[in-house]
Amino acid sequence: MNLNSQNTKYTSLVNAAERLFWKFGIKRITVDEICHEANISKMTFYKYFDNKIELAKHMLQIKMKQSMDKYREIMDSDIPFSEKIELSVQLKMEQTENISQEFLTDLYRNPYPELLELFDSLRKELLLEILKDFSRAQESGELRKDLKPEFIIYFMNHMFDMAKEKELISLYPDAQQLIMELTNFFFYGIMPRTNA
Amino acid sequence: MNLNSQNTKYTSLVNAAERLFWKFGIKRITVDEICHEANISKMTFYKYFDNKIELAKHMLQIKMKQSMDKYREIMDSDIPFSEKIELSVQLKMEQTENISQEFLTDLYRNPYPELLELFDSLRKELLLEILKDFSRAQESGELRKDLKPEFIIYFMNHMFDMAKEKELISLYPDAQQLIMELTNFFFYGIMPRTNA
DNA sequence: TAATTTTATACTATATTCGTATATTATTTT
DNA sequence: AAAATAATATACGAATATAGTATAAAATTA
Repeated sequence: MNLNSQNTKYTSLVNAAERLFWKFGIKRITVDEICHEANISKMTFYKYFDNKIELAKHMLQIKMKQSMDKYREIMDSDIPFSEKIELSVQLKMEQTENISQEFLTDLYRNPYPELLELFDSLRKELLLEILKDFSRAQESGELRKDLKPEFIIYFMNHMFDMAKEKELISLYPDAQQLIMELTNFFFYGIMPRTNA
Repeated sequence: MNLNSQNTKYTSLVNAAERLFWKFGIKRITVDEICHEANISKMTFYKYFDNKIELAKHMLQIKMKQSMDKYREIMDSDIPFSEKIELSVQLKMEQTENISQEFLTDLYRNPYPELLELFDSLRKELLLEILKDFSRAQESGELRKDLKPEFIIYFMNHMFDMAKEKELISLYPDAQQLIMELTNFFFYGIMPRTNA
């Protein structure tokens, strides 16, 4: 079976599923609907996937891998650590803008334990990556050594939320400026910078 | 049966239905879902409505009546006719921003002929109102008499689309200014105004 | 032309949803 | 407090929708 990007039936199937799942969640979407949206027949669907859940799992894996790759690219690039943070905060914000709330509530509320397991395991994988990056940054002196990486991640998650607060954004020319402010605060606290 | 706004069960039912129908269309939503969203039991649902479609019809009627009332208010107010046009273009834009594409595609694609009939009949009603307003404006000299009202409505519908074009909006401080420009063009063409 | 892929259709088994009946629990009214 | 009313939880059979497969026809590709 040929699954490369030349295979238009296959790609249009996956793309259709992505559009629909992302917008409505998984439970509301039927196999027939996906086929119709993708302009393929049901038989073709079952040629590539055993059922709807397998397709959803496949889609999740692709999506998560894309995020992971982008994150890895940022972290492996040759820029100051503070910029890496800034870029990955931005990355995460872009992701959460795209992901539909329906998809997540479906994932956590509905009876697809397999899918939830996969999602959580992929998230844990990403978390471990991040922890490793922070530990490495501590060793190389880019970060204070007397902080638990777990605490840093906890704080970063709050940064995402803050970066979305409209009242806060309105204080700055645009959201990007707010992210910079937050990153600076994150790095240097409220004390005047000594290494500028 | 008491249906006033005091009746919290009833209003929370209608509101829940509005939220869900608007977002996902009608076909995807089940009675159980509506009840859950509204925090009521299924029995209470069937106390007020015979089925999902009756509820949807009720919701449509309420929504359409609200639009109609607002339109009527604009047209009956004591302002220049050009301002009336401007305000009703704005009104229509607000409506189409709120209405979900899902709802409309559902309405036209799916097997609820009753609902479609209702929707179309309400729309025709509104159209007749508008035609009457234009004819009246022609009689009273607020509009050129040598134009078919149907043509005017056709052009107005294009104005809605234009008012949404991002490239066009970017030429003006905000969308509101663009609407004014369009209205002026609509009224006076490209000739210099003589009655300013 | 032959081989392969895709589709259309029909079909059964399963799952979901509808709408109702019943017994129980809250809430109002008297 | 007792009675009347309203709402709920649960369970259920009936109706409907969906899943997944079999088959033959049509379209593509080699």
